[in-house]
Amino acid sequence: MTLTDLRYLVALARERHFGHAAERCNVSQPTLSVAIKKLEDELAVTLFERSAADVKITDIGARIVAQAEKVLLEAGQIKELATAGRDPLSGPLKLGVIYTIGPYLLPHLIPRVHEAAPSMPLLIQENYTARLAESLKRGDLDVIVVALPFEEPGIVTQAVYDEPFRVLMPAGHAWEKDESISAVRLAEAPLLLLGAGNCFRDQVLEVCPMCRSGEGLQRTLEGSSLETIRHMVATGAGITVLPSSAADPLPGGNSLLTVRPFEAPEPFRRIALAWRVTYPRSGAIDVIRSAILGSPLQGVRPVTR
Amino acid sequence: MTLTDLRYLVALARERHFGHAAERCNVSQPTLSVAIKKLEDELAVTLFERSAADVKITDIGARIVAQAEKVLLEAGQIKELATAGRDPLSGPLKLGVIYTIGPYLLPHLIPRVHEAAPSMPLLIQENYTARLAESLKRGDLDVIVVALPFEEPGIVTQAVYDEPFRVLMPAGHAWEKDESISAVRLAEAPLLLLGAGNCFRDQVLEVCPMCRSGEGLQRTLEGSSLETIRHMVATGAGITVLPSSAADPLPGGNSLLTVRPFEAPEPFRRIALAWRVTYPRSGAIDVIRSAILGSPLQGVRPVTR
DNA sequence: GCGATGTATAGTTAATCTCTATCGCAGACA
DNA sequence: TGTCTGCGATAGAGATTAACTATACATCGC
Repeated sequence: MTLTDLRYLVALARERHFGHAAERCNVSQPTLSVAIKKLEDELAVTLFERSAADVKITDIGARIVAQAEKVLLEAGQIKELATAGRDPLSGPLKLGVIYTIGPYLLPHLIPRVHEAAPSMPLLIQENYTARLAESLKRGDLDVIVVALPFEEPGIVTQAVYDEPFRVLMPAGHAWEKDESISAVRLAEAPLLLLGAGNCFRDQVLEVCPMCRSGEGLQRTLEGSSLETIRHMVATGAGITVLPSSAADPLPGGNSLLTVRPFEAPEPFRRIALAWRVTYPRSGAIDVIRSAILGSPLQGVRPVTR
Repeated sequence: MTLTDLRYLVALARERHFGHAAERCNVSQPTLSVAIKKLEDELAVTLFERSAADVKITDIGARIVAQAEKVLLEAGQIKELATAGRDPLSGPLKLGVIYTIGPYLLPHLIPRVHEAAPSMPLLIQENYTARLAESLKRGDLDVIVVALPFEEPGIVTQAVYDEPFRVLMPAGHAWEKDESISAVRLAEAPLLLLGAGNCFRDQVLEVCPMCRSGEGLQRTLEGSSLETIRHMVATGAGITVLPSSAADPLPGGNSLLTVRPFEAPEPFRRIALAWRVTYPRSGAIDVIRSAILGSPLQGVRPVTR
């Protein structure tokens, strides 16, 4: 019993004439004749009474035809589902973002994605890189926004933008007079750092090797966020390093804080999209990338492919 | 897209492993692999993300699998319908009976058929032979009980029983003294006859050729029934001829009437079953025949095949 | 009985399904 | 870093099935 057989069956039930039904199915009369016979043999019931005058459907035949129509209808739904699902911009996209990007990117990203792909709602999760990577590999996430380097088997990445680091200090700090800050000086001040697991913590420590070895005055705030640290800097608890997208929007609205760039070579982080190499909705990823690049993130430089 | 493809699809969705899914479907792994790929090509969507680690279903894939399960379920219903419908004694049987048999046969027939085939309800229609024949050919009836001769293209008949004719007269009638009546004498009495269209009318007229030619005293009662005629005989309006099944049960309960057989050769009618030669439920017909022969019809003689 | 109509069958060709064998990729491990 | 292993994809052959054309067969109406 195949779907084709059922189509023949339904056609014959409608036409009550082998020749006409065959024509409607674009096959020859013997084809239809044989198919119906095969069906009858397989089901071991007589579906039609054939006679020279006409073709009559049996009671059981009528019931089976009704069921066959239901089957064909449901099968047709598969094609419709496929057609609807063919658009990579249709259906929800599960997006992961690291903690140190989410608050600054998402408010811009979400409306832009919604505009570019109205039928692609975003399901967003913020987390540490490691957790995002795990979810991505499991299939719980489709695309993630992380800082490079990011190497995982079966995962491909695409750099989107570079983001320079900034030094954040309380207004009136001694370094305020300097146009830019040298990285080595970070060890001289009480440096507030995110807790372990945040990739940005590691990147900052890389900028200041002495801090990593514990020779500086740095202080780790476990379970904290860049926003918390910023508030602590404002109260004079120390200085910190922020990515430009988090640091640059501030001065206009916060006179308690001063932002300074690093001396060249300016330290920066490279932000990328990552997805499973097998992920089929590449169009959706393109939309995300465009939306990110279209977002007004302060100080960032797009990475041309 | 075939039902087999959908079975493979569902199996793979369950197993998430081409090899295991193939095993469960009793096919080789390449078979399943190719079938899934074919489905994906046909639907133009990616149903699964394959990687060395595992097989992940896509969102659209999951929706299509759910739909495929529905299709397979409905398709399975077809087999169940067929199994249920395979029994010829299952499902209603549309039975037609001529007017001059129905009242005497059906009260016996119905309970017997119900006992022999409890899941075969009878849908009964009483009518003239011509109307029954028409309905039978149209498919509105499955089997009819008629008197022979009955010849119709595409229709086969099977004689069931012979039924002798009787003369019915009012009690005290001059012929009451005779053991049996000669057919020729029917023209001498006011003979009450059914209206045109009743085959029994014609059969009676055949017994008495003089009546047919209008030389007798016969009187036709259009739109009447044997029962009406019997009551008229009881009131002395004339005599009549009845089939034994209608005539013989009477005397015990009706002292106003007298029944006499004909002289040999006794005129009789042959009652038969008729059905379309293409009608598949021969088992149902056998049940009807047996039930008729098992009915206590007075005076009838079974016709051995 | 014969022609017209309509279904079933025969025989052939083409498509397809399924198989075995093997490739190629990616992750795991030493 | 090279090798091993598990697993899906691919190639090619063989078998099955589905379709066609031609024709046989059955029935009905004239």
